[in-house]
Amino acid sequence: MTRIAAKTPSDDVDGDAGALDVGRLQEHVGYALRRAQLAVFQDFIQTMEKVALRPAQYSVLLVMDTHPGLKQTEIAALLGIKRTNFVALVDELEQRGLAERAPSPTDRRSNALYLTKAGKALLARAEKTVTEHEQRLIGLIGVEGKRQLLGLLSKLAELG
Amino acid sequence: MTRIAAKTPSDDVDGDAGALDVGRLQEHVGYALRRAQLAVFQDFIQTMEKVALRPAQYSVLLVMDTHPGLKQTEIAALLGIKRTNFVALVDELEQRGLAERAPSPTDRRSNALYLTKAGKALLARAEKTVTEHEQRLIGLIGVEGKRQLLGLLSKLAELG
DNA sequence: TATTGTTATACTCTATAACTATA
DNA sequence: TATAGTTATAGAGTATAACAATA
Repeated sequence: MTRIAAKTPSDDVDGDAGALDVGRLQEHVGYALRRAQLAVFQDFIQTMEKVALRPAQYSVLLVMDTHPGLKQTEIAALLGIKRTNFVALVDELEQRGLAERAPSPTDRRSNALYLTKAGKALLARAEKTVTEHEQRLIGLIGVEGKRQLLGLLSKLAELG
Repeated sequence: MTRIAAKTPSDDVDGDAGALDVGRLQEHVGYALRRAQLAVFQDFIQTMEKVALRPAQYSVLLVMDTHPGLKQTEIAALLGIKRTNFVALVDELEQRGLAERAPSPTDRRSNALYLTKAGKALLARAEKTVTEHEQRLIGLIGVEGKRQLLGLLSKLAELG
């Protein structure tokens, strides 16, 4: 029944929604999380085009740097990636010469994963541009805001 | 080089990662957002199984209730859904008798969308269970935490 | 010409089943 | 028997191109 206020005339692209609001959805944590995650990832992905790394690839390189020699399954589990989907991901990193599968000395079934020299170099470049990305976020919410946010998000992540 | 502390013996499922940490990834807002969003959505989806609604369907019903008579394109844009992907979504809601496409009196190209009586009833049930879900989240971060979180997330969403 | 709804299509992520070689 | 890596496959979600009807 209630007719809505106005519709902006410049309604060209799909992304714009004019003066309309999403109503009670605004109070839902899940909805706010999704919108923020979309915006932040979009900026992150754009940032990482410079080094041609997708978010998952970047996270894998970083973990390989932090924990050299882990098995595929261990890294996959650590990042919440199914080990079946992890295969192609490692394939690509290996084909690009960024990482390598080495035979595990203790278990001939498993691959120990290591960064190559090129992988370490690219990761260093990647982390530098990621810092710029994080600085943009801090520009929006402040250093204290980021600290608060990380605390709140880690508590929510305990739900899983 | 650095050998890692220990691997939990009970390493049954993919989801567990033992005592390992993700290193510098921990400080990335995008990573924290993704993990929290995954956990919260998982709880939300499970909650909504009772009314057989996926997140997108729920958000559409809610917007249709807040703004009755909007065109398909308007609702799609408001929720960041491509209008081409919105067609099947509305199809399903209509086939389930929850929503209806009415001819717009002013523009014969467009459909005005309305909730049916059944749609309003299901939405009411859905919102009640969503309240329980939100209460679980508040149990983790508190009312004040939720208020802070929504403020921070809406600032980050401005990036898009 | 531009817009609304639509179909067809493709690409990424994610999820499950089943195989092999090792343990 | 169980686990590590692998393949094949299927399902969501999301993206673009093109068309008919209407503006």
